[in-house]
Amino acid sequence: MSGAQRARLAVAGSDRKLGLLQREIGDRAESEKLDLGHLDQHLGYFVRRLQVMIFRDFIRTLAPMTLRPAQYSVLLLIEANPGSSQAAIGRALGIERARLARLLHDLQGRGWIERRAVNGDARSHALFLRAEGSRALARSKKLAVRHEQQLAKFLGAKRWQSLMELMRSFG
Amino acid sequence: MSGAQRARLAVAGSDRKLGLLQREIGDRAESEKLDLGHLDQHLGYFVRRLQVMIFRDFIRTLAPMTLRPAQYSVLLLIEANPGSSQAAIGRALGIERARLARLLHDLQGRGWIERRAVNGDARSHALFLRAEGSRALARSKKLAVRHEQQLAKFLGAKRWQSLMELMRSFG
DNA sequence: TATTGTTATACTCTATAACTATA
DNA sequence: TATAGTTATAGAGTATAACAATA
Repeated sequence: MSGAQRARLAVAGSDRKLGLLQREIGDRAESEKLDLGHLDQHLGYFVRRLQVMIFRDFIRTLAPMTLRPAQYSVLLLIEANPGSSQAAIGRALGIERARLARLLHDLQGRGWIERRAVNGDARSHALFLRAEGSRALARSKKLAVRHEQQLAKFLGAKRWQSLMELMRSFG
Repeated sequence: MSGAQRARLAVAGSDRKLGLLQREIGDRAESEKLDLGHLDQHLGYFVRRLQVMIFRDFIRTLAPMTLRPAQYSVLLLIEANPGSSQAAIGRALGIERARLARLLHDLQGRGWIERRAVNGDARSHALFLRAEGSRALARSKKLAVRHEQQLAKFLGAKRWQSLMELMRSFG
């Protein structure tokens, strides 16, 4: 870790949430740092560490709603694409239909979504947010925005923006 | 997905491995694409999708060695830092000591690593590669290089390089 | 035959707690 | 008290397979 990064983290440490983010990245004494060896040639290593860090902060920030990343992403897609089938949602998010079935059962149990019969294909269920689900999602979005702000502050606004552009350019 | 990306993927599709990578990203008909909604404001979503894609290709490419990403990273760190303790390896990679204990037991069962007593602290085990482990790691590295080449080709060399620089600049 | 949704199983990874043996 | 390592358990996520109903 560079001196500049440590300085930024020291400032970030004054915020409780960012303090937690700091600990996640593994802020050990310089003397204890091990050589990554060939690992620093692998994008997957860095992407995985970043992903774990981001998800931990997301889960912690969204804890008041008891909502995990996959659940949140499904709610957002139902909101943006009301009436979609499970198969369409699962394909769009890369979630196995078997897992999505259980996930939706949980959200239905909360009264947040409903499944309606579809005209023309008795196999499909059309997914919709219920009023309670819309309210819960609105509250969740506020927390998700806070999470994203924490992340941008931690990564640095410039680095966050660069990563977003690169990721979006790929899809 | 842009037209340019589809064109590149069509070319990449001539390679068997890249063809698999292509399918992973969810290459559906344009008409079936759903709106991501607020999800495209979240870096975590893109990072997660990329990480899953990368790990799938890694696992598939390293299948001849039956080696998963976490196991490979541990072998690399032992190689680069012979004599390190489990605690040090775990902290460096962000692996819980409980999980690392089982992971190392597996690698020891293959005859790839050994644990030696440490002078001065009877609690610690010093970790080393055995000859068979070094040979296995050498073979694994060749496959890992192939994986990384496939990834760079799939992402585009420029995007791969930009991501690497951003990730390394953060640590 | 293929697709939609469901249930079930196995495995990996994460998060804890409890325990021992050392320091 | 704290640390190093181990064992155990619970939950999330992934990967399959099998099945019923429907196309």
